[in-house]
Amino acid sequence: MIHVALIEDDPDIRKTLALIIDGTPGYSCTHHYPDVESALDPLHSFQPDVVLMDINLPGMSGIEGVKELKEKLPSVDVLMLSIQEDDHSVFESLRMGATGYLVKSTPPTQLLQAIQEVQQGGAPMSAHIARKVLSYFHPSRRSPLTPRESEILRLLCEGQTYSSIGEALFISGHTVRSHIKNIYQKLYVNSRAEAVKKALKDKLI
Amino acid sequence: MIHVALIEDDPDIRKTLALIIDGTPGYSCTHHYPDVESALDPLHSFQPDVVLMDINLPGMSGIEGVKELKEKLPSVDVLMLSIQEDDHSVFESLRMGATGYLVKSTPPTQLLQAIQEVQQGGAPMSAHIARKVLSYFHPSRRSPLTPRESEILRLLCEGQTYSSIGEALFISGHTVRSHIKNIYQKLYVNSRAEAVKKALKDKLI
DNA sequence: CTCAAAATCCTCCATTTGGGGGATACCCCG
DNA sequence: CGGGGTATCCCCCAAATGGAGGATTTTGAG
Repeated sequence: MIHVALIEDDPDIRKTLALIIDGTPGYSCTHHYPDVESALDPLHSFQPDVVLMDINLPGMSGIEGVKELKEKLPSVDVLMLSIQEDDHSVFESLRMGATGYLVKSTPPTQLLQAIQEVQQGGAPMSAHIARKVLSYFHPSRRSPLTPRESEILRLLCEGQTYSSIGEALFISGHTVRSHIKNIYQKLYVNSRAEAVKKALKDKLI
Repeated sequence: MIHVALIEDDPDIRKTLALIIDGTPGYSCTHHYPDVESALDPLHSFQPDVVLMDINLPGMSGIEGVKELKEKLPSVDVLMLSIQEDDHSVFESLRMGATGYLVKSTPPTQLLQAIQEVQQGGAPMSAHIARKVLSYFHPSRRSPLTPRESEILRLLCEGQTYSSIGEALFISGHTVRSHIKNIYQKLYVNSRAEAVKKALKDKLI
């Protein structure tokens, strides 16, 4: 029996979903709340297996909600259920510890399947969300740097000095310096810190 | 009709999969290769919709394979199909542009479903893989820094000098320096570059 | 072959950084 | 009340950094 809790402000949606879930064999949904504030304390003592969380909520947003919930109940699996599909909503939710993200148009059958999946160690996502998440890892634009420059940037990010980079690559520190000047120009930065930041952000290394 | 290509070195698996896929209505699988090298040129002219890619391959690995394939055919969707589940295999594949990642134990039905899903803009992943990917975004440990230190770290990442950080926060550069020394100790680093890297990696800012 | 890009090396010099100290003040908790 | 953590300020000094130049060789594509 999977104990599901539900946080959703629209009373119609909330009650309908609760009925569907609670009415399905193997599932139970006796705890549902219209906002995060009123859910935190009861859920702390109830200890649900899975929490379905809306994002647009009165008061605390669902994103803050995940954060709070995961702090009180680190072992609970939170599944976002939202109409929002923008980058901020998705990635912030995941950053706060959500273990899945479904758009609200998900049919009940798939919702139930997702709940089961998350319970079994998965991380269900709607198709477009999954694509968005994976594309985070794939930098579409290519690096403007030459292979040598990329190599030097990589070592630069390690915090090594020009000399030690030079030793690692069997070239002089002066040469390293020249390359780094070119790198800075190409990346439009003028310090190591900015270069590191850009390198990590744009996944140039 | 979805045109599927297959790169897999085990002849049994390769031929079985090809037969299953090609024998399913709506799917076609006429191109299958035992390694990346022999696949690149033919696939360039064939232009498949989806490529199933193994990782353990003779010669070029499947990970390098994705990279090469996506460079030649940016619009093709590559679905990894591997027994490997380690972080490196998963994240490197995604970084190179894979649009999905299935473990080899995936039953044929689900494999076919995944192919269809990727074709419709999704990004299918096996349960454990999806969980691994999402957990990438959730830094389990919280920041060991004080609010003030976090603020300074943020500005440090911008590449500002101690003095300019001081000006921004209405404190002296000396104080900024003291905070930064504490930050370095807490993060176990000893240069700005490493601090920036750690800050971004652990999402401390 | 030719020309451009990439990779290698160098100098001068002001500024920044980071390691080692030390000091005061505040606030909260036990 | 005392102690620990935080925040603020200061010193000295060696090392690293970055901006400005200039130079040569190697490589690669047309």
